[in-house]
Amino acid sequence: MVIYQQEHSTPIETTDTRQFIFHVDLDAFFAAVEMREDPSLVGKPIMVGGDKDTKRGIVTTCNYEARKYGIHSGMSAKEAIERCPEIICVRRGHYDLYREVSDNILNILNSYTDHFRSASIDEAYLNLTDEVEKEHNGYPIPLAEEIKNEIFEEEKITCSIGIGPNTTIAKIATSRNKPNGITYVPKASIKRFLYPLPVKAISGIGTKSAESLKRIHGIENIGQIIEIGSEHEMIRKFGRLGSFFYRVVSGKGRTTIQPSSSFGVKSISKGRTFHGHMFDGEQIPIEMVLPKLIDSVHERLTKKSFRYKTVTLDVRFQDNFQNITRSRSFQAANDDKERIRTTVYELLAEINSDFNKAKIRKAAVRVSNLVKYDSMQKTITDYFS
DNA sequence: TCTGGGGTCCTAGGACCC
DNA sequence: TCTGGGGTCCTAGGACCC
Repeated sequence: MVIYQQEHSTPIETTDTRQFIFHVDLDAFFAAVEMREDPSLVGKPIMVGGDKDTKRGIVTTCNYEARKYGIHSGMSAKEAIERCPEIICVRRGHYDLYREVSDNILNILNSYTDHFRSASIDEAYLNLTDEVEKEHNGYPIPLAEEIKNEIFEEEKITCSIGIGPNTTIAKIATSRNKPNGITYVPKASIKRFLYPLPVKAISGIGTKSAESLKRIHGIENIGQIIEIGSEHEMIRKFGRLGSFFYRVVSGKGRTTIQPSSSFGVKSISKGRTFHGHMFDGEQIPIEMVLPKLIDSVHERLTKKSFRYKTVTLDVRFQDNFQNITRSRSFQAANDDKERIRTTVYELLAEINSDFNKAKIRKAAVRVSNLVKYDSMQKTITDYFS
């Protein structure tokens, strides 16, 4: 069974004391920032990402006006435009501004507790158990309102908040009441809340795992998992995933929110998709694009004062969408751009010979196995002392 | 759903070491 | 020449997330 569940990698806290985990999700974030900057967009359907002229690309984010037409993130720009011809496309989003607004909001959230972790540019988890118990008599809604109000006062951005006994339930709760909503799932309501939801509502259960659960076990909604009952039975049926299911539905599960450290970033990559017209006979444009990708990766690498040990070239073929990756690791970490360049071209040569120069749709350069400059210095110092 | 870009994490096989 | 078990690193592929 192809089931992937990242929650297993971290220790799961098994405390029985009541926990209040908040999940904060900014509503249609990129679109919301665009509307804040240009109020003439308010009330009109807009999407960030995608090109209205060529109808290429996909919708990265769209506002709630656009969602009335059934448009959602991930949808092809072509379909979005067909559904709503008057939609306004912000083709090149203002990503630096999104990052800045996000940082401001994450700082606000962090001021409520150190048990805080940003999960992405528009999402964060907080464990506010102490605050709710000591300052709010065990009732979390007013604190959620306070957080929402402060974010809106400071940044004019709305968010939705889900509150539950663990991170998984808090995140599902957020999604049930958007935009601008608060959803609280006390432990006693877990079953009633989760029962009718499809298994895909659980973050980490994607299309493939949902298909496997249906095909092998005939399971489509979370209620059917709950019915299995004991932890022992769940583990027998689903292996390690069973233990995760049991903890989620029994209100245990992960409640520890570890702050993401500055070493959090594991890899830096830059990719580019080529479109049909760029292919000209045997002329593969990839050689023309690779230097730009390498420059971009190297620039961010040095800006963050990282050094790398591994260089990877990812390639997606045009005809079958097959993804291929080739990588090479080095013993010593450094930030040499020339080493990235020569390695990338060696890897490209390997791919070309392995796959008979199949036409490439997408290429991405990645460095990983990152080492922070100062921690590397420490290692060297340790070595000689 | 005919498809962007930037990520994380997991797995499995093989090399290599003790 | 055949034989363990355990650990770690590397590589490639894949699922999943926003």
